[in-house]
Amino acid sequence: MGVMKDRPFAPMLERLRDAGLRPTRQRLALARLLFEGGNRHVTAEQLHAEARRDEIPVSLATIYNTLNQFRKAGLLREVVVDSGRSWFDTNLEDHHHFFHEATGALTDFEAEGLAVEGVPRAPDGTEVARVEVIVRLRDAG
Amino acid sequence: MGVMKDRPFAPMLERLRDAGLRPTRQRLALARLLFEGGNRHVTAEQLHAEARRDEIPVSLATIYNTLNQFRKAGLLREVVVDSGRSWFDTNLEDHHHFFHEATGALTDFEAEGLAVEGVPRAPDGTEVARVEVIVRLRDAG
DNA sequence: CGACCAGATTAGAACAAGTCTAAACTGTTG
DNA sequence: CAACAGTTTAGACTTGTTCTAATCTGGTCG
Repeated sequence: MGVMKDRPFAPMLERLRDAGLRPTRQRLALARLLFEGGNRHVTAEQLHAEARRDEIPVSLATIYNTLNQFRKAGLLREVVVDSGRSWFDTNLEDHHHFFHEATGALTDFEAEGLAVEGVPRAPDGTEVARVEVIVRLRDAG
Repeated sequence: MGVMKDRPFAPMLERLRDAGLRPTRQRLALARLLFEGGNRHVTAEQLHAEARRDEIPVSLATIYNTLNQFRKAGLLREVVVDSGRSWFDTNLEDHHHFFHEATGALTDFEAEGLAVEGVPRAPDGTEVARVEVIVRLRDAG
């Protein structure tokens, strides 16, 4: 057990290795954008824009590759609320989403306190992978 | 053309008029495909294929226009489960969906018996438009 | 009935998100 | 440090959907 010095790269490196992903420059930089500094939701284009802003050399193709690899590795969750684009959510805890249709804003809410009861049992040959609750919002009037 | 005596047209005509939509050949034909014979889920491409099969002359652009008009008029509900395409659901009753990720199959289940409790109150300036529950299925293992 | 016109339909262009391809590059291992 | 599997890349491609500009049509009015 080494002493925990202030070396921000080290934990991320391990996190990638643990996920079976070679820690390349791009993956490391994207992981830091995604996972340092609290939970967040991003689209591929958003993350790409952020990377450019930080002068991280990374192509859009790699953004897509990386997001999908992170998702498969369980580092991210995909959220589908509007057709036409995918959101990726770094919050892996049990939670659900508000989706404000007018603005496209997506926000989490804790599953704690929320109860979904009476879900019928899954059709033969299948089992429930996840129960997703999306609360669609409109402007109050 | 020339099928004025056909009984089933009348109710559909009214349904379109009530929705404020001029009952054109295309809208009428699509309405019959959608609303006669029980609830269903369709994508634009599917409906287009069906129309072609029935030799209804209708362009893909009109399929999209019509589906969106029907949705706005409250004749259809849109269901977003996989990014990349939209499903339209003729079932307007309170219900939710199973989505089988492996096959893309979408099926309804009654909201009756299902209780969602403890949804936090909507953020300021907004109100809940709808609470959607999607039960994602995987193959049983 | 016939002419008119707002609204509807159309083919095809345009667009947007995402995937694929083939070549160049890079982490890791020996 | 050589070698190679895995990674990244630009750009072509695909798919789903919307837009455009021209044409057509249902309903109304004279």
